Amino acid sequence: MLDDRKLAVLRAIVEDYVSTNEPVGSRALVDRHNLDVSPATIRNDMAVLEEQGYIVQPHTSAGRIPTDKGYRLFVDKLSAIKPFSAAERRAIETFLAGAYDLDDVVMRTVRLLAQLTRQVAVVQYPSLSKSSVRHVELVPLSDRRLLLVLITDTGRVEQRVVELPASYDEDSIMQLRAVLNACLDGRKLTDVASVVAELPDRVERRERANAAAVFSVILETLVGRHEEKIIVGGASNLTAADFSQGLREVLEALEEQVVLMRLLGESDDQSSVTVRIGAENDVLGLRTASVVAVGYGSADRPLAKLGVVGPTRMDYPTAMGAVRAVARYTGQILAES
Amino acid sequence: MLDDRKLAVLRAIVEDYVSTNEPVGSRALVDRHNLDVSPATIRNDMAVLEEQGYIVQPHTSAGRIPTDKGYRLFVDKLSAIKPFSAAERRAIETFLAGAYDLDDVVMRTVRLLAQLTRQVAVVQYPSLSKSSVRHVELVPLSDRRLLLVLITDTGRVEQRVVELPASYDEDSIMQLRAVLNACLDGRKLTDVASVVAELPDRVERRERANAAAVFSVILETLVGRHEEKIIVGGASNLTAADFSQGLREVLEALEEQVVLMRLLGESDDQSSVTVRIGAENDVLGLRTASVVAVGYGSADRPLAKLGVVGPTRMDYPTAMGAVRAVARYTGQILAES
DNA sequence: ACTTGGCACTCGGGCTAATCGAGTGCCAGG
DNA sequence: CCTGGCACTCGATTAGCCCGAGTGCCAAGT
Repeated sequence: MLDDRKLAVLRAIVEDYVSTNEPVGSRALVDRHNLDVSPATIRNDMAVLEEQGYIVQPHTSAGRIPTDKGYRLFVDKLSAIKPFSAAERRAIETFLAGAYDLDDVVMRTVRLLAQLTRQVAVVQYPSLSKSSVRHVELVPLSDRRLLLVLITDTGRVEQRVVELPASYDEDSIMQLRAVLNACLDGRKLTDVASVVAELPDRVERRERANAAAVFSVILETLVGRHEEKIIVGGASNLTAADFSQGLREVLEALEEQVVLMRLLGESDDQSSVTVRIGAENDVLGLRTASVVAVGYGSADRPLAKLGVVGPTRMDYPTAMGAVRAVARYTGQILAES
Repeated sequence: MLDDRKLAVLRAIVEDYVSTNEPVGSRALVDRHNLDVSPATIRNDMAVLEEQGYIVQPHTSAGRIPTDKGYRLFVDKLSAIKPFSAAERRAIETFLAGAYDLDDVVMRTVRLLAQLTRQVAVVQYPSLSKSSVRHVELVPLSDRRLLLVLITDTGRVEQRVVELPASYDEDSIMQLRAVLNACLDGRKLTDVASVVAELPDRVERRERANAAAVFSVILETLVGRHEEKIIVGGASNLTAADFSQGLREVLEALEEQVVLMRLLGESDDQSSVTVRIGAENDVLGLRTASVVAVGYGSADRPLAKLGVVGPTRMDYPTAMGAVRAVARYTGQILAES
């Protein structure tokens, strides 16, 4: 259906359009790439590509620009992830290695990714659902209030205030803390729900009301919007990529946690870079945006996702390379802690 | 120097320009405000105002727009903070009351402020330097690593990884934890440095190396960029306020923690709303932006600052009202925990 | 001394017309 | 199937023009 030259033409169109941001015509193509055929031939090819929906012309008598479908074909078949040079990789590594806690790792990651790709970077904290409990701490706040602190093996520290139905004494708190740590330490957070369900038996009767309050807060922490935490960086890069639809919509979308979750995608395929182009991310207001995402974490231990968001007119090979490289090192750093 | 009418004219110019975003001429002024004089008179007044530097005309034969100096006079003498209605205040209160931990309070605050003012909202977490220690926790991570968790009475939970020079055993950690909590609990974080300095004496000799590592991490946590934490929201509102200079610069500035700190201002005046107009915040790239900020926390217990950033062409009375109201309720909520 | 109406002047924004040129589609010939 | 030639389209640019909002100034009025 599409012979080699037509594919080469499509690839050339994508590459030129990405780098120039202008519709590309048949002459420019033969000039800049060494296709040794005449412009007229290219025009015929382009007519076919257009008919098949890979490219369009914004208006009669202008060059062609790729459609979402065209980018899709380009990403799937016509390009390879651009690997990073050893020097670049070393730079990434040392930049990330300086971090000294999880927040810092995530912040550095997002900054780095934004800078490398000149796009908006999005990094998800390690999912609670993929972590295990390292420690549970109960800190007295006031008469009927405790601060529950949940520390995971990925370094996340979640805090919640627990309102108790009754006042408590030091001893009962210590006991409860001991029980919690004994039973939860090392458990996957996905298992915590079932474990917690059995806990009331192990608590003295007169303390059960308070304990129940603590348990329910633990359970709440594992679901809802607290479960995932995402940060965004490099928003200023959006101004360079003049979006056809309002910049406003894009900025708004990027401020919504739930939208970001959807963008990073729920796919379980952690290892390979996924690309969503234009309307493929069914988020209103991101119709002209693409997302390049990948899971990070060690191979046997996926943690969460990270990626970049930019205009569909994006340098996919480079973006994919950057995302993959950063994910690799971030995963590595976190595995070490 | 400036009689009452001239001041009234300046006020009218600011108000009209803020609401219409168009240079305002003498005719429009007499029409929309009931100054019962002729346009010609107004023109004379405007000539004086311009000579004094309160207004300018973008080009000959256009209306006038206020200068930074004009806005300054407006804010200082010609306007009053717009109070919020009881209904609005109630809405603010209930919106914030739903929060269940510090992160949540801060997030809701920033959202609320952005929505109320339709500007970019900036909220600083309670300063560590104004908090006291509630609890210190040491969680074993690996052979030579501890997670130090520092919980303050304002609800902030700071975590840092401590690399130990030597391996440790359970007991020594428990002991160290006990010492730390005994000595630091309830102490102001500003006092912690001096307290920590005396701690080594209270630790068994053979544990001092490890203890010293922990101490130094504690001290590090109190300074540097970790001391303050700021979040930003409502960036999409920037698109509506077309900045004369690039939007890009503004977005970039808002991504820099240090810049944000400067914007909120180091002034100690916690109680009253401060306004910085245009070049007054000496941040390159925010020359056409204004900042409205105020401290929050209970009267006897200032915690940190919050505010909004917008174009100099901003509705100051309303913004100041919103900032003050939100600060009041946020401070209230936090005082309750 | 201030206010006012009148008046000439300026100049940016918006409209139209004309031109330019990049790029196309098509066709006939190799 | 490729290629050169050619007529055609249409967006972008430029130039010219007018309009009108707004000004500054001045002379007359209160």
